[in-house]
Amino acid sequence: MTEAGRGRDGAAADGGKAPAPGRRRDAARSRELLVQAAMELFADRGFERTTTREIGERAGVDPALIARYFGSKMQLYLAAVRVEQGDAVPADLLDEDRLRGLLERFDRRGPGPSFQAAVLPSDNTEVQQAARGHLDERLVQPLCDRFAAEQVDRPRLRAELAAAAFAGVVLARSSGAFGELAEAEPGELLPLLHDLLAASRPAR
Amino acid sequence: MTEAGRGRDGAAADGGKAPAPGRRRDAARSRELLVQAAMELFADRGFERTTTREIGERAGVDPALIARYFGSKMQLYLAAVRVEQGDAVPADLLDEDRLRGLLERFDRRGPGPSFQAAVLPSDNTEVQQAARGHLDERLVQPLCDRFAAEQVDRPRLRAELAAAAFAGVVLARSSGAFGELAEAEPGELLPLLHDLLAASRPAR
DNA sequence: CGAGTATGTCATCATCTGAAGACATCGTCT
DNA sequence: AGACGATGTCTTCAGATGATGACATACTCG
Repeated sequence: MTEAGRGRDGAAADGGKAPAPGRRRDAARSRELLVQAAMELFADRGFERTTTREIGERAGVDPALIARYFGSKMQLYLAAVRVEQGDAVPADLLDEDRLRGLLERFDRRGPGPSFQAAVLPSDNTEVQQAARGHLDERLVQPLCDRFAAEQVDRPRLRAELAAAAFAGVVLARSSGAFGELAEAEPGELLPLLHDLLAASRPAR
Repeated sequence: MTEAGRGRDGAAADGGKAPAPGRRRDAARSRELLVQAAMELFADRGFERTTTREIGERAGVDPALIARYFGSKMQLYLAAVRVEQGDAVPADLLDEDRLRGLLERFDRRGPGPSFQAAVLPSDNTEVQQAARGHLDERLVQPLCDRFAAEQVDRPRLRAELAAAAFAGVVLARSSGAFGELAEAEPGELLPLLHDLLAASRPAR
């Protein structure tokens, strides 16, 4: 069981209604742990192959609380995507520094669940809608705007192409399907990937 | 591919005479139908979300025959990948004509199951091994050889990168996650994709 | 024709999974 | 202190799924 120091007095100390961080019973904390575990597992194994029991185990929280706090596994997924969306800065795939940031972050935390949704067919419209929205807002749209500003033809198509290619690379890297790709340091990969994505814009 | 003489099926394999096409009972035909249906469904919905009952329904064959003829759902998957592998020509991602062929083919039949395996983590080593082997043999290795012959640095990494990007684009296209990408004609997409993949080789 | 086997059909099992509910424990407020 | 709601734990349910085996039917061969 998750055991994070007792400190029942800490709870009493704070004047506000907000529960103290060390509380033994803290719904907000449980929700957070669940979302975090869900984000990792969904990204790592996909939606279907992740069970609520696994999520609960990793989070150190009883799986029944998923139903209580989120309603269902799917709504937990949506919550995870929203969190992933929340702490993400809009990325510019063509900017090498931004790209480096993305790569390093994925090395640490893995790509979010939405990347899989971009690439996998899903009959679950809600799930796919949320993930698509996230990707579109974060990756495609900025790129599309940039292309449009540069008066490149077919900006949207080019942006989607680059995003899809990027998703493929990132996912393949974390899936371990390709040996060298998975093991390459971000430093070695970065220039190659940058050149690749830069080619989504016509050569000047 | 359809039948590779099995031990116990002496009657069907005898005399080298293939069963008549109109036969009401034809194990080879049933196997073929199952593999075909499985290939489509696995590619379309992934391994986990495809049920043996669905496969049987689409094939017009009783799902119990999956167990009889292949042993298990997973071995059916392996059989499907082998068939996909069998009728595939090694593709050259940098050659525009070959690329066109691939795109058109995927438009008709969808990418095979192995593309998903490239991008999805799987705890099922057997399944993933088979799919990875297929991709490697068909996409990565030829490209790698080509790069090596051209004395490009890091040929393997570059080849894997290009293959991953290609997988991402093809999967995203068939998943429908990106609107314009999914709807674009192969003709419009081809030059853009070709330029993109060509950038896996350093500019000359 | 008739036996024997290959093939197909059906019912069923064991397991897993998401979800729901009963009950227990904790924290707060009066 | 005591009541009441919030939070957590455990059990259980209903449905789905992969797999299995018994039985039925068709084909081949003597």
